Amino acid sequence: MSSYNPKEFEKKWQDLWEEKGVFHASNDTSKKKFYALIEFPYPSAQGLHVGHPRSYTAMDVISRKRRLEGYNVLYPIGWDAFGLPTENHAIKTGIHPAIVTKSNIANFTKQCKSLGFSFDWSREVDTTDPNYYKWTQWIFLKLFEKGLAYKTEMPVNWCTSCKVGLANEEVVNGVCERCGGEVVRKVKSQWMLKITEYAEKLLDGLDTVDFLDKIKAQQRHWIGRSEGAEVDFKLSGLDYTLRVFTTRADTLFGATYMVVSPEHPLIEQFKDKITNIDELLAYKEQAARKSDFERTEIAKDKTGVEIKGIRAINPVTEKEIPIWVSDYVLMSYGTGAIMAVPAHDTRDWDFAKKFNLPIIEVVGGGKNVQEEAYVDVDDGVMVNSGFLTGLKVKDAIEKMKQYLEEKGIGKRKVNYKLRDWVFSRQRYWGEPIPLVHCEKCGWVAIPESELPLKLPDIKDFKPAENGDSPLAKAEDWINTTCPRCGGKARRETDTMPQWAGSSWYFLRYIDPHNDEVFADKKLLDYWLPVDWYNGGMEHTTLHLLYSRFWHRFLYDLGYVSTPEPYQKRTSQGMILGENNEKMSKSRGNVVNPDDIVNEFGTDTLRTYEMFMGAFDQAAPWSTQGVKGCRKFLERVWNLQDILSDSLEISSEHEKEVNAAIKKVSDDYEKMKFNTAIATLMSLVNSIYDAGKLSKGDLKILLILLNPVAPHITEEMWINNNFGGYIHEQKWPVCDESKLVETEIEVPIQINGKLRTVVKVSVDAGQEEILNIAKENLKEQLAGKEIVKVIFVPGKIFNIVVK
RNA sequence: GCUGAUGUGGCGGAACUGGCAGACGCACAGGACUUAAAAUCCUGCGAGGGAUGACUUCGUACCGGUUCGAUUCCGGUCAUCAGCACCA
Repeated sequence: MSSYNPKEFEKKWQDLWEEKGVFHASNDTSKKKFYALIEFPYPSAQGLHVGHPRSYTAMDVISRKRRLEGYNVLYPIGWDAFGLPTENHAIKTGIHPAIVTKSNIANFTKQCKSLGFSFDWSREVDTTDPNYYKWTQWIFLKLFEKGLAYKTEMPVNWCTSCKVGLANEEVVNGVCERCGGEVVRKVKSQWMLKITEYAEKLLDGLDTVDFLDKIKAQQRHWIGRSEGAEVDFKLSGLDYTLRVFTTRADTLFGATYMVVSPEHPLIEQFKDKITNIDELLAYKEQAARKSDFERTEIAKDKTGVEIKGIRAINPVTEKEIPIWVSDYVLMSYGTGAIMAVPAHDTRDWDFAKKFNLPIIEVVGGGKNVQEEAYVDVDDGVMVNSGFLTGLKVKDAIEKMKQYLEEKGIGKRKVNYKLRDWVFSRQRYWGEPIPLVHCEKCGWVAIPESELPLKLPDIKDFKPAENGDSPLAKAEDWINTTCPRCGGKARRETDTMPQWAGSSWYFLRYIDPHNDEVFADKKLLDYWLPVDWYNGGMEHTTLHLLYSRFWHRFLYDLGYVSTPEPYQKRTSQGMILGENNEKMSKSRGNVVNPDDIVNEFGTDTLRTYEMFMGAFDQAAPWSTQGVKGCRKFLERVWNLQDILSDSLEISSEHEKEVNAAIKKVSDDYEKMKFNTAIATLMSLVNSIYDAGKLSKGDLKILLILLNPVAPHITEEMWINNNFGGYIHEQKWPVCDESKLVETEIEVPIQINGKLRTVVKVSVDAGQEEILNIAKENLKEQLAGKEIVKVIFVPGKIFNIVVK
């Protein structure tokens, strides 16, 4: 037998699968279906990263196994191709983003094909294709029609020297990543989507799906539901109500001052009454330079300015309290104002200490609140709190809410951390927002018949001086007529964020060439939900939430039949460089999958990525480890040298082969690919120890290995005339009767420490084992009294002595 | 800071639901084959003690607890990583 040379046949098999359409999903709705999904990649100029195949191979293993189990499998691929890097490249070089995108996609396609994934290439989608984004725009129009899209003033990061809006990522230490210029927050009118209206539905939906617990936890925390109360504070001598949100209404007697966000409208409204207005405006200006993240960071020193000239009244103590401005209070959460209870909140305490504000204890029994905030108050009892004094904290919360509602100074309120979705970008390379602005009619949707609204072909991709999208310069495109009144109108020049196209792509895969609807209803009913979605942990908040939101919206309108898009969601860990750091160009530790395929072969790369570590954990790359996997595949290949003719499973290996069927099948389902491969390695080692194997043994081994290493297993199957192709075979079932043991080894402990292992018949009882143990452990047991014996069959035998 | 993870040999990792810690692979060392090297095959491989035998002590980030028994459960400490709303 010639030696293992993957170059001779890997390409051959990839071509054969493609020619025969082996992995094309069928639309025959009578078959049992399985929809496997990976996050479609952004086709960057750098090409595929070794991180991509980790996820793609994992779902490929599941998909290939499902096909052998008789499922009609949909495992599609596409391109999330709108995005910032391509646009920035266009600004720099003047090359149209569509051209760059096209060549990047071609490169990604070639790379993906060389990795032997069983994608259904006939259903490929591309978010930048007008036939695709027609439907992205269509969904947006539905959201607009239902009142879920609105325009409001929102700050953007603005580089004062590039004159361009920046992503948070492009702002490093407060300056522009590209030019080092000063970055300020500039207010722009932006389209928003009311995802907050779906907060409760998105929360409830989590109870019905099979996501990893940590993913559910992330979604819940992101939505951030908290039950509390809104409380109204009157301003002393003025007709104005300052409303705050608090989860700790019970501590109201301890509220000794208030803090409002620097952007709070109160300041503007009373600028004539406020005696230090210049100081406040200067502070606001400073705060505008910081991100929310920087502002709320606890480690930094608190800053703030007292508003002089106006004061608030605590509604329960009726005392006047000062109002401060500080940037740790955000306009975007709650009401943009808080009541400060320094005795029982760390941030309030820090602030009070720094500015010498009074600290009044209202929950007793804890720490000295002049020394330290007493925060963990669940078991506390109320003090200094009027009608609440003496109550337990839990009862006090309820009592205070009742009181507030009776007196009309507050009410129960559920608050969410979740904020509405900023849906505008002042960019070129995104889906145009299909709205026009008419002086008479306001914002009007363009008729469905005019979709897709295509991006106009422009030459200059630089944004306008004032920060408007590059589209603002395409006058011919902008000027149009109002679909409602026929008068003059101008198109929206902002485009959609990259998230738009990825919020519904899994629906388009179901029927990608349909011109009439985004997907045929019958096919949607058949294929939905996605049975298993795997992707990076970095997408488990935003992308996952946004796509669940869009899907739920389409469900409410009757377009899809499942409330949740994904039944199961898992995540893989990151692949780090050999030096244990994140792979990046600047660190010089990037591994290119093409190089690995060239040097070792596709099957080796796939096997290594599945073997390198626990699938859900980060793992560093190791070229030595890659070699080890190549060696394993060579050993599999060389099994052909010791092959006997028998088509039966040999009696010699039948126990281990059946155990492997069970273990490998289980492990693949649990994404424990590393231990599945370890099991196959052990099996191969045992076979070499025995020096022979039958064709029956080899067939099982090849099928078990096929999902991970499809090329070598196809080749060996054909070489040995096992009949048909391996991709047409059935997944093997473990014959449990072959696993039955007659003798077992029982570990014997004395006082929980292992002393020996004895071999006994499988039905031996406690008495029998104890006698054997006494015999074997005479010395250790001499002079000791046996107090107790713990026997857990199949696990342990522990003798407790004195 | 908030949220979510992680911490086991020289390295990647394994250990089902509290029951033999270190499967499998890498690296390393010794040996076989070879003129030689590579490749391959065989053996060893947590640390200490011991006649380097039988055996034995310690050992899963650190401190403490529960238990016949803890890598696994509980309380605390330390360290590292990821996300944080315009990167995708």
